[in-house]
Amino acid sequence: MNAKTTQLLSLTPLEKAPAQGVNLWVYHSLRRALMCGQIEPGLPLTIRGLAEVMHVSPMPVREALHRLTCEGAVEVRDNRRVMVPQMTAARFKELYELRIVLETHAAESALPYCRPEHITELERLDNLIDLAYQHSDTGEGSLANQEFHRYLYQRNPFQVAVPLIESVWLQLGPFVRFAKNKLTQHYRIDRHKEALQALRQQNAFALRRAIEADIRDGLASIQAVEGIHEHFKEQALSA
Amino acid sequence: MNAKTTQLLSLTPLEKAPAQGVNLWVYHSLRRALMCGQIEPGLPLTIRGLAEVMHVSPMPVREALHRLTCEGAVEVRDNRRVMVPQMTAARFKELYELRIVLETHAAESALPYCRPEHITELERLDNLIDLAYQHSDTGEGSLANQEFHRYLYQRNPFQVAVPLIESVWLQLGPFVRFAKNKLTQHYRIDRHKEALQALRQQNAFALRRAIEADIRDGLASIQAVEGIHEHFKEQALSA
DNA sequence: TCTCTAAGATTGTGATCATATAATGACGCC
DNA sequence: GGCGTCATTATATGATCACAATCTTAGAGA
Repeated sequence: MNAKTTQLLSLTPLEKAPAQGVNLWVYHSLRRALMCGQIEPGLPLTIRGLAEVMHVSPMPVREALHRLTCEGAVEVRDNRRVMVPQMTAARFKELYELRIVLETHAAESALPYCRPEHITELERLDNLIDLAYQHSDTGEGSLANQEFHRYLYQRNPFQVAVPLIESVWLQLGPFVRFAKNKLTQHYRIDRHKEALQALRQQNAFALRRAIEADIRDGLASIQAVEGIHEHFKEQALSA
Repeated sequence: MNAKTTQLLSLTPLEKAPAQGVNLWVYHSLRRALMCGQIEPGLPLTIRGLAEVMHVSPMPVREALHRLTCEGAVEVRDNRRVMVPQMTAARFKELYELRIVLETHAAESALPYCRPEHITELERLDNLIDLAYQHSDTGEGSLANQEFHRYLYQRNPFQVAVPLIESVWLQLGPFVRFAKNKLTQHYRIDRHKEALQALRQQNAFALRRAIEADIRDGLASIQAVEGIHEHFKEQALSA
């Protein structure tokens, strides 16, 4: 109807609806797009625009955007426009430090619950990561990597940190578009193997070290991209 | 209209509307009620019921409940009923450990940004806590305590952990109804004073110790309540 | 040609309506 | 008398509408 509603946001590779409600379908679609860095920061997201692109009524989009807002995935500018937050070097650093703090804790608290069959499953997930990266699909690789970590942390049946960790992953989503495949592959000297070894030995300290190293490797693979800093908005914008 | 809609949930001390939208007013009202443990876990919360109690249309309530859901404050049972999660000892322990991990990190990352005037403000907030507890208002005291912590962590202008910390506070809300005033006062040998001293000296290690001790004190003040474990639902429920 | 103002367009919010689904209770059958 | 099935009810979800706030843009005046 409107010229602007058919925005530059055709970047929405619609996923299947798991017969679970339009609400969740929209939410998961947007979430995945954000996780894979498919939505450019600064691009204004409108309820009606997204509704038109996804061929649904504005209501499910409204709820999905609200949910993403309170998860920190998108940000409300002024009180009108919703957009993916601009990237700043400082924010990037804080988010990665938060990842380390949260995930080493989650890993350690999951350690006592790890049974051999769980380690077998983790090995399978680790292989899937390699597979995804060999297909040179950065987004898929990142998602597969997250599944490995999530499965590990969720061994603790009383886990309460996973939703928070996912929130941090979500906020880091816009950065993955800069993770180069080759670098990532090169730097992935398989800290996961170290983690699995630590799990087998029930060695909490080694597990923490492996998880932290794994996260720092991912960090390095992004920072190593030449000219990365040109993609960061200077924080003077909002000041 | 319905007999059940006028539920046992008259426990909603409506707060003022800051002329900021009915949406946020409902959200903050519910949030505050949860923070102060004024909503009994297990009590079914319905959109229409809350809407009738608060004299608003169901729409703002729907959005507020969704938001609280994704913050972990309430839980969707089956796919119909929404309720405050039952308390279990394991969950309680996990949440407090998460508090320690997150807040010691947040405090340390805020340390370099702390200026003398900020410390003055923190002293003022600390006095407010004493004041609230002298009025023997556990809920208000807890909120005042949170303001102290939040103000400290937000000294870091790039802080990204505060929303996560608030989510944990929210999930701990149902427990504060068990924090006894006298115990709390007694145990509050003012770890905050230690924290302030560490801030003045820019001593990161001491700051972490003070924050962790402060949190553990609050934990102890709850666990010291005799018969507390009778209030925990056994986790066999959902198994 | 620049600027200020006003009107139109755009968009988020809240309300009302329609529909699908789960819970509850009643009736009938075994 | 107990259990299974069906109907009624209650509730969440999704759509559409109405309104208010904001942004954009065009036009007029200096």
